Amino acid sequence: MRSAPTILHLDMDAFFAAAEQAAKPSLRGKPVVVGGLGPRGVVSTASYEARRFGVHSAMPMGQARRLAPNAAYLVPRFTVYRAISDQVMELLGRLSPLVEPLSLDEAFVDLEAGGSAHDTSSARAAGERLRRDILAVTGLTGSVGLAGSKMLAKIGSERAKPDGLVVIEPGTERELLGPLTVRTLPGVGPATGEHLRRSGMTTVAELAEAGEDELVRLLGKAHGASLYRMARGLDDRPVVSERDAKSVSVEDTFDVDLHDRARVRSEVERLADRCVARLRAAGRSGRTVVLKVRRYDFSTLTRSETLRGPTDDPAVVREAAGRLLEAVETTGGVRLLGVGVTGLADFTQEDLFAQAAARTPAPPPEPSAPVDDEPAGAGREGTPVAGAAVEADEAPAERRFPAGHDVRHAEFGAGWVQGSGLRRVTVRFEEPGSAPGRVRTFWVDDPELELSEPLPLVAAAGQSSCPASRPKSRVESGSDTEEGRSAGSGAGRLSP
DNA sequence: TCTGGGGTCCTGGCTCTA
DNA sequence: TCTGTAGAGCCAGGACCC
Repeated sequence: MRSAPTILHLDMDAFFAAAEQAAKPSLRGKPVVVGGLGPRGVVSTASYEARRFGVHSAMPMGQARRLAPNAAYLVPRFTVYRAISDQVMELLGRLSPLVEPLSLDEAFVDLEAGGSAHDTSSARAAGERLRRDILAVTGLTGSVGLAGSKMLAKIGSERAKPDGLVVIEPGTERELLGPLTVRTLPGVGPATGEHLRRSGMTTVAELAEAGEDELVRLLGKAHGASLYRMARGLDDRPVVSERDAKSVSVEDTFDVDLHDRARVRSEVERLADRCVARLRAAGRSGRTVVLKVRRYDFSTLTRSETLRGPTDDPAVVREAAGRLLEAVETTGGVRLLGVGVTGLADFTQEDLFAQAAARTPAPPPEPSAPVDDEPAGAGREGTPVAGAAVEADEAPAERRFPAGHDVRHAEFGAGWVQGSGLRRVTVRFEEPGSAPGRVRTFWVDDPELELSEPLPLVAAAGQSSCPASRPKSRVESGSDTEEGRSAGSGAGRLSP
């Protein structure tokens, strides 16, 4: 616990939704919901305007649509958010070498380690300067909490939202925390919160009064002891700038439950390939393969298998995941499948054998060769990898225009997909620096229309423009009131 | 139309080994 | 030889976070 509030927590305000509003002038000041738009999608982020209707993160999308039927519904564009996040992290890096990103939109910074603050006033000045810089560089707002510990800095940024800064002076933490609900503390989710409530504890002060022994009895050694410390305002976790990933996984929820065992098997193989692709992209290998299955009734089980050594071979992971699937009952239907790898390393079993071979002038026959790790047939004998097979089997073709994605039209310039369906796509022609634009509808196979790279939210100095913002006499007027509706009902010119 | 995706950490049971 | 015990590693599940 520090004697000065030199730990900073930054949390961007409604990040994904705010980025979309910045990119799409017609959405500013309007309810925007970003998330999965499929039948089983959930809300990733809701703009503050959408939150007024009761929409919030993790809410099923269907429920959100009932609460806010006129909101704009968009799919996440992670490449855009990552680019903005990189800009923000770069600004944080100027404050200190000790920056701990928690996600794309959140990070801790140790201001003292960077020499950018040593007391309350210098910390506050650094925080305010950071907020101004973020706004100037990204066009977005972030909220800042400053305190002597990570927990309190995070509570500070929550209290500062939206677009604010809160300093929690060291020495005031017990008084501040006491009346807050136990759910305020990190590590207390719905289950622990309910557990504590049943034991008569709903506030942080009641946790502190209960004592460590009681909390350990209720919650176990690690959780109980750490919660007791947090309840007393004690948190000495350091800001850690580099953290190695411990696992890599991919999972898919299917729009409709899978019943066909062969299809389940092929999906597992496809996921294994995707998982290994990510593993390799990170330059890592893994030793334990994990299969995750969520069944029709939402019951979830995991099965894992530890190999003799780490691997990044797709065939090995595919085979292991397949073996794990054999032991899982899937009648009734499968809602979600996932494949992951843990026990990460920077080398593979194959590397070790290669090294051993290099050290030995005349290598003997390999008695310890990983026979199990080289399954016959996988990826050989002309058998395509599962992912490729699946892609090849997919229906060819109709071009996809996901809601919210950027497009460019040869005549009308830059815009974004407002909706699509019935082989039509509705586009609003506007971009970050322009005034709200007009809507046009095209056939999905219109050769003049194509998906394009996202535009920067804040134009670089001297950079201008927007084809879409130029008046176009030939453009017919479109509806300005149809955010997020499908193109099927969209107004505007239908070409050709 | 209930309930995504990618993670981390902890706990408890089981098995193996010394 | 048998039994008890402790620790390590593996495995599965739960909870939590963003």
